[in-house]
Amino acid sequence: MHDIKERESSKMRSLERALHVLAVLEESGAAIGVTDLGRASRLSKATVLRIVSVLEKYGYAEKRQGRYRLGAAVLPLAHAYVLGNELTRVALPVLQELAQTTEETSSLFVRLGFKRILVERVEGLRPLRFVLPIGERLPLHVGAGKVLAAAMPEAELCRMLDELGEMHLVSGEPLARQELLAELERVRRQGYAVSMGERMLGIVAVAAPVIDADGATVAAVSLAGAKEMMTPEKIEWVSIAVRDAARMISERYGGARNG
Amino acid sequence: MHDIKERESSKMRSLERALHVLAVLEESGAAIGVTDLGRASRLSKATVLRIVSVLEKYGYAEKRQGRYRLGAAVLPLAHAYVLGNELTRVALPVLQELAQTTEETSSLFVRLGFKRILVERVEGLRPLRFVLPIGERLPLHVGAGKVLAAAMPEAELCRMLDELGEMHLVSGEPLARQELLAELERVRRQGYAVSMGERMLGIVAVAAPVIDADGATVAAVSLAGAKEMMTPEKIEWVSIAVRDAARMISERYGGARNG
DNA sequence: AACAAAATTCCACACAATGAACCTTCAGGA
DNA sequence: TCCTGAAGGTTCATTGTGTGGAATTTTGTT
Repeated sequence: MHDIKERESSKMRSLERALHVLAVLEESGAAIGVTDLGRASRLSKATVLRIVSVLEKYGYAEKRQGRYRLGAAVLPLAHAYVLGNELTRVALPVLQELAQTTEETSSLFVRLGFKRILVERVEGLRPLRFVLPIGERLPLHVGAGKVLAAAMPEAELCRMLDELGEMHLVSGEPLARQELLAELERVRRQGYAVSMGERMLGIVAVAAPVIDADGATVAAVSLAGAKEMMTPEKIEWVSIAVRDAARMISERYGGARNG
Repeated sequence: MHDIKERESSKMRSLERALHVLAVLEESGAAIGVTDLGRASRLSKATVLRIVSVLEKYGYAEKRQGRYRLGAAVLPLAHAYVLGNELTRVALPVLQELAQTTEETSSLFVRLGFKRILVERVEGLRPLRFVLPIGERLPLHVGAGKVLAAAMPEAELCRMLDELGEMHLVSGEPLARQELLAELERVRRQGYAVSMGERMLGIVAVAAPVIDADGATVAAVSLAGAKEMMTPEKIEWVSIAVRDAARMISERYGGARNG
């Protein structure tokens, strides 16, 4: 997460600290006391207490038995995001059609920092065994994440790889840095990524980038299915369908003014 | 929403202002400029700009063409809330069983201010025509909301009714204050509420409160179905099933220590 | 190109945020 | 029962941070 370094000069220190506390509440699944919150966020008890009491007043935190956790007010935020966001509104019908024609599960991811977030999902004929809930933070170096990683500035990508350290696929197989960089270059050139059981065993996924009017990659469309269903021939035509879907979202997103 | 009154004394003014800006971003579905944000939140342009730039840095806001809207970081918050919250974890299997035995759609609501929020939902045999997405803010004076309203302190309830002004059901029929208060008293006594097309035409719903160890109402379990399906006999036994479900959640929630 | 409107930056002052120290509560052990 | 330690919560003087008006740049429109 964001490291609030001592003496970090920033406008609105108190707000940054509050958001940092919110992030700690998000990470720590269970309810957490002010002392631990202070330890985790490197803030004094008094400061943490003042912050969480304001968060609680607005419903972003809940207190139970002297411990704090996230509050219900975060749900309307997410709801408003999905409804109000131009990208998700434009993408939904395209994802629906993609899921219907391919009979597999289609998803939309956006990058946030060094992670990607599942923003929208339409199940195919038979839902995947593994339910990926909306809002989950997932890595960028496997699966559909590669499409988003491929669009990152060189320097930022390096910083991410440094932070990641040793990378492994879900199979346990190590993933060398050079190998990943070469793969990202390939993704960049061919305009889509294929992953076979990189993040989930037995799941094959194809992903393509959504590009805005300035040429920036704003999201990734992905189609995932059980490997038994995804024959090489199906992967072939699915990769075209996914790219078409991504291009269609790109056009409608870039073209539309206002949200 | 929260009205930031002039000269309102509060600890952490800057944080409260930031949360207020976030609320404005939530309400205004579309992207919004700094000037309008300032107008809506009664803050100076400079202040608003400082706030949104920090929100943007953390992913809670996104900038596009000089306009701001909610950012993707709100999704992981909601995700963490649903996964981490003891109440939702305890309630899910109960809602699933309720939906299965009754073949209708079961939901869990919590109160936030003068609204309720849909926190969890399990579809029945055939999904309702109207899709209520998780995180939506709904009124307290109709449908399952009555269970939550019935548990409010007298004074708070009065303030809410004052704010609401004239109340109407979705049918257009006006709802008198006295009538509602009497209905809430009945709900309090019998321990559950029935609503016939109050918020959605053609939908019948039965709701019961979830009570914590201190006797406080923390949530409402609701079961909703098309009125053609919900015969008086079915409503009869469903109301028992809903109360049983609510009681089961209450016990498991109150009993468990830690989240 | 000229204009208008909105976004963004700048700066000195005022006071809001801070954290050390203190109080209160509670659980568990002797 | 009393003691003790740990954790939640409160207070207050100090200072550095958030503030808003005015200046500047950018954006979009006629």
